[in-house]
This record gives sequence, C-alpha cells and structure tokens, in this order.
Amino acid sequence: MNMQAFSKQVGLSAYTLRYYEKIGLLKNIRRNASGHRSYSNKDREWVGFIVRLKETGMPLENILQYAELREIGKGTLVERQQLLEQHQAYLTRHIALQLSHLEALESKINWYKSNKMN
Amino acid sequence: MNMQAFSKQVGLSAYTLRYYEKIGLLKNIRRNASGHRSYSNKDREWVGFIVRLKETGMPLENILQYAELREIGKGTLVERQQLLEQHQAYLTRHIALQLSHLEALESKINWYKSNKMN
DNA sequence: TTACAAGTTAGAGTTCCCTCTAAGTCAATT
DNA sequence: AATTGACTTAGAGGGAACTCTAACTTGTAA
Repeated sequence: MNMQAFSKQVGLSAYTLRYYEKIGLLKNIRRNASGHRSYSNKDREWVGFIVRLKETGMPLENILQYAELREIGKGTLVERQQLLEQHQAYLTRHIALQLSHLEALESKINWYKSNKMN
Repeated sequence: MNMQAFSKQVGLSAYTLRYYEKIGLLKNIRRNASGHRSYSNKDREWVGFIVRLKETGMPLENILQYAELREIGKGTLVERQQLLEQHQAYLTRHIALQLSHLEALESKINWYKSNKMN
C-alpha cells in the first residue's frame, strides 16, 4: 500500500508518517523497486495503536519508549505491560476528571438557561 | 491576594498568569500601592473556569472568545450559552472516545497478561 | 543602609508536534 | 521527448502554550 492510500486509511498526513519514521516510531517500512514506501497490514495495525495512544494523551516520547521495547522483542513483555497499565491508570483518572468537568459545564449551561428569563 | 498565593491556589505559574493577562484572558486585575497585582475572589472564580475549559481541551483562542463576550456583558448571554453548549457536545464525544480507547487498552493489557504464561 | 525577597516589564527562548519547501527521482501518459 | 504526478530527502518554518531572562522597583528585616 502506497503513501497516499495509507495516509488516508490511518488518518495521518504523509508528512506525519515520515516524521514518525524519522523519530523512530515506525521502523523497517518496506520499499518498492523505485524506493517508495510500501505499507503492510502490520504497519496499519501498529500505526492504529500509535494513534490510539496519542489520542489518549500519551506523548510521542512515551509511545517511542513502548515502540523501542516492542522492537527488542519478547524479553520486554512485562515492561510493555507495565507501561500500558500506567497509561490505563492515567486514562481512568483522565476520564473521571473529564466527567466531572462535564457536570460542571452542564450546571453552568443550566445557569445560562435559567438566566434567559430575566 | 498576591501573585504567589494566587498562583498556588489556581495551580498556574506566575508566568502563565501574566501570559493570560497579556493575551486578554484576564482583565482589570487590581494593583496595590506598589504596582503589584492583587487578585480577588472573582478573579479566582474566573481563572478556575478558564482552567476547567482548558483541561477539557478548549484552545485558549476559544476561551478568549468566551472571555470577550463575558466582558461585553448581559447582551451576550445567548452567545456564551451557545459556545458552552458546543463545547459540551465536543466534551461528550471526547469522553465517549476516551472510553472506547480505554476498553481497547484494557483488552491489549489482557493480551499481555495471557501471554505471560507462554 | 544594605541586603533580600517578591514583585514589575518587554521580549526572547523552549517544547511539542507537526507541516512545509526545495530540489531531485521515477514511472506512466501524451 | 516532454509532461505529469506521486514519491524521495534534508532541513527550515510554524503554531500553541507556555517559560524564562534581564533589568529594574519596592517593601521589609537585620
């Protein structure tokens, strides 16, 4: 799969995909005869996971850490699990915070609604 | 209330508080005889709301928009309510997304857990 | 009365995460 | 043979949100 199609599929610009490769988040992307990148299904899965981590607020540096452990292989399974569990804890806290913010926002909106009839 | 104490209370650095003033997010902060800022309870409430909006992912530019409407006065109640309702919708979607990400993360963690016994 | 802490300003610097530019290559079409 | 379009690279540029520096003032305490 070429750059353009892959970019559309994963929702990242070609610039961003090259950037992720530059910083080491993506490795060993296959090239075709003319030197163009050719993305595989494995690449799609991996980028999908990167996007998930990113969308939940994990900085690229931390994702990179995970990526490097993954690169090393089976010996790092425990460490990777720990990283994800830490992030899970963070995300759980984050969601709780967002929910409380949503409540506060709703009560502010209700204040506006009741103030309309003044 | 002076800079230092206020900074601690609202959880923003003195730098950030000055920066917010510079970009117009904070206005008419009282000054004492020696020209130092003196924050009021109203200021604390307003900064608290700014922080809430910021923590739920609203860009400063949008918060500034709300701030400017607020500055104008009662005539902008409807507009402000609309802004908040848009943000409420955004936040609701955001939380739903985060929850789905959390689920996916948990199933990934479970995969790690079951792979331990290989 | 000199030292120190806490403030002030304008403006420069930093971090994160892209995003774009310039110059070039390659394969397919006209 | 020339044009088109999608790619390639290294490295520059950009926006958001701070964060810090330098030079200065002011009030308190020793």
